[in-house]
Amino acid sequence: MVATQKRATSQRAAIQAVLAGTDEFVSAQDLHAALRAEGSVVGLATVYRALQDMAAAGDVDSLRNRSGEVLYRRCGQPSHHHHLVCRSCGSTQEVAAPGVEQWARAVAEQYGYVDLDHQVELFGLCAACAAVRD
Amino acid sequence: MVATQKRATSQRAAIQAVLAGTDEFVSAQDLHAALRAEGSVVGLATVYRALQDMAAAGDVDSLRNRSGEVLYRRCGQPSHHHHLVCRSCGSTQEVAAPGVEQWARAVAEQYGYVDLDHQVELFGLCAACAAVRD
DNA sequence: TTACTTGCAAACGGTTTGCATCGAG
DNA sequence: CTCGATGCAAACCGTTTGCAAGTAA
Repeated sequence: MVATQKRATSQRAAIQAVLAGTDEFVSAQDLHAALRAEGSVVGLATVYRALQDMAAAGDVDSLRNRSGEVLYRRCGQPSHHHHLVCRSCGSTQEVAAPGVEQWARAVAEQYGYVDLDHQVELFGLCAACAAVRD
Repeated sequence: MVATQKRATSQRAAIQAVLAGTDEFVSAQDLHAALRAEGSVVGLATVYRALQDMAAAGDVDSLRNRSGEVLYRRCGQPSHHHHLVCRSCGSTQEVAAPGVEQWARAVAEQYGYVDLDHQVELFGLCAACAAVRD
């Protein structure tokens, strides 16, 4: 089971199903399109609301890509990790960032900052995409 | 001199002046407001265009904050560094991230990614803002 | 039955763009 | 004189929200 969730509805289930079926980050729009493509008709607003709830509940990871869209991905482990995202095809690798949390905490303390949050994501071209590029 | 620049216009100069006068990240909107406040009347679109050109030319750093706005800051040194940004007042501290570049390179290599780029920013509440908050 | 969810469409906020005009070179 | 830069307003795009109707519990 994946943490708290508001109420069990079919659309919520459909959304979770799509997320469960992929390892990549997807935007709310993509998810919505995927749902319609497979026949589930769910409102865009509902997708956004569900995704937000899930992110708040910690069921999914979210990050903002270069163009400002928010991407969601099912969150495998409760352990915090970061990502290596392919700029071109969007595939991702979860990567461990040893010491980052610690470093962040230390830096924050040094400057008197509290309620810390950090954003550590790596972007690049995966081997496959790099090969394609001329 | 600060890299290539298209054409010397008064509004471009005013924008550069504002950026030169602060160490913080500012949004295009903030910059526009600041300009109007000091009497320089420059169109919002012009601010956006200038900022984009400058970012493309490498004259300014840019990053996207949690709410999706793009923030710009004059790019002091060619040396790469990261930031600790106050979620509330926007003030920033440059922080050193020892080993991050190295770690990023190692991770990328491990997964066969090339043309790497990374995004490492810390967000929190600065001491002043934390004190104000009830 | 009650209160949370949904769907729709309208509202939003930041950013971009079309077009006529302005002005640096 | 020319072509890039500007200003305005409209267009965009992803996301959020108000509200009436639907539905899980």
